[in-house]
Amino acid sequence: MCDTGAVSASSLRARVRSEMHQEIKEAARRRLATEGANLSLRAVARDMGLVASALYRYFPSRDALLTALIIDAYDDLGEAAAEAEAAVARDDLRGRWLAACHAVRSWALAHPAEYGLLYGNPVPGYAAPPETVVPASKVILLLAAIAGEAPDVPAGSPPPEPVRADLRRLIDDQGGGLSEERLDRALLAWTHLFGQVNFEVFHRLDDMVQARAEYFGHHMGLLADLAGLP
Amino acid sequence: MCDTGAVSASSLRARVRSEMHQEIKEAARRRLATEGANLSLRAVARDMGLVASALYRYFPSRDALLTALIIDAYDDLGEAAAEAEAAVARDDLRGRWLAACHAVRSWALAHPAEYGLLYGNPVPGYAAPPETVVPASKVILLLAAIAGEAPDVPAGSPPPEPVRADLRRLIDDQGGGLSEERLDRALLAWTHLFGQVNFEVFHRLDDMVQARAEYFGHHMGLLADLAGLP
DNA sequence: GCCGGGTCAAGAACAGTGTTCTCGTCGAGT
DNA sequence: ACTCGACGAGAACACTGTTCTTGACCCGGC
Repeated sequence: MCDTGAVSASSLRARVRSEMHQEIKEAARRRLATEGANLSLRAVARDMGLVASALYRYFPSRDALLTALIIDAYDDLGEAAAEAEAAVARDDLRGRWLAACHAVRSWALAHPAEYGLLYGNPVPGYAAPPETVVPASKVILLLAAIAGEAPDVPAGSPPPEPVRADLRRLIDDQGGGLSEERLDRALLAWTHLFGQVNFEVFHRLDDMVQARAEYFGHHMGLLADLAGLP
Repeated sequence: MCDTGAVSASSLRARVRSEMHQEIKEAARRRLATEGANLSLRAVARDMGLVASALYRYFPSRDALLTALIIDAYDDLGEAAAEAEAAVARDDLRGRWLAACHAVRSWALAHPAEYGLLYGNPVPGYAAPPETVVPASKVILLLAAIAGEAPDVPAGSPPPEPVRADLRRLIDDQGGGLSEERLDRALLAWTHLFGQVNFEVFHRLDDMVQARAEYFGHHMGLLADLAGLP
């Protein structure tokens, strides 16, 4: 066993350590799925046959574990949306738009607790660390990209000047030649998308709307209209 | 009973008890404002110079106190929206609409923790009791009432049939002669309103949009267009 | 061979939490 | 005057996140 040498030993350590990270996160996700949104470190440790303090070898605090879960969830959600959108013919703008929206909704309904971590109440003592901002922006960037391909400039009142300044700054930051009106409508749709998914995941529509998938699709279609998608 | 003696005595008891209820809720609101969303019963008791178990004379559990706070907050929010809307000339439909929306936003920004109780992550072991549903529906009813006065039927694609069935049921429940299209757009706007306020209160727009009031007003105006308001 | 350094997990401890139960105390009604 | 009910305090229980100490283990270097 010693033939592969010291490098493999240290990398083996690292691999075991990274697997432990993964296993802790998976146990935490299972807890999150069964219990509510309040994650108990001790319960996670119990599920793994460990004692709570042992987890501190791998995550410096409960917040760090939450942060890791949040980043994973953002990545997962963004990937689900991107994959669904990529499966639609490029010239079918409305189809790509609706596919992305429905993918976000489906992921949220399948992972309500993780979704709550992302878009619910911010956890009390917890400030979102800067490394979450990039994975968090995947969905809006996807929507903006689709809106950017819209053939017509969106109808309806254009954004007022102070908002245009913000839009210009955002467009410059992404280095893209998006028009302000199109980004404006992409932001509108993005806000609405998560507003509606919030209501549905948090059971605010339960005894109000039965045909929730159709309701969702209909409204996302109206927002596609507003974004100028054909 | 006999005379004013017993009545006044028992009503004095009841009054003191109800004042105690109010004081506990106010102390809890103060805690909620300074600390995050996790309300500590013991801390509330400490602030009042009491011991935690004494609060159980007035609220059977922490959830019951939260429920009382939630109902108060729904009432407060609904009242703020209704008052702002009532201050606008009746024939200025768009003005009434925007006034209600801005009132919701202002209330939420002024009471972020209480807003989080209403529209954030549902508290883990906590199921919204049925007595919250009436105060919770005040804002959507207000928006629907304004949309119901719209002169034109809203433009754009009408809701598909399964959704129409839900809309019809909702309209019948409220006993009002609202058209399905108008309620559809009111629901759209309601969802968007709270989606946008969520994003703003939960700091999702912090380093994205500077002109947040204008951004909000612009988008609520677009939704007024969609609802057919002149 | 053995020995030191590093990694790991356990366990105890501390300060908190919600909740329940018991035990005095005090005030009002009969 | 006595009784009964409401009230608040305090202890206790089962939890929580976090820190620190202690002991076991493995692995490279002497």
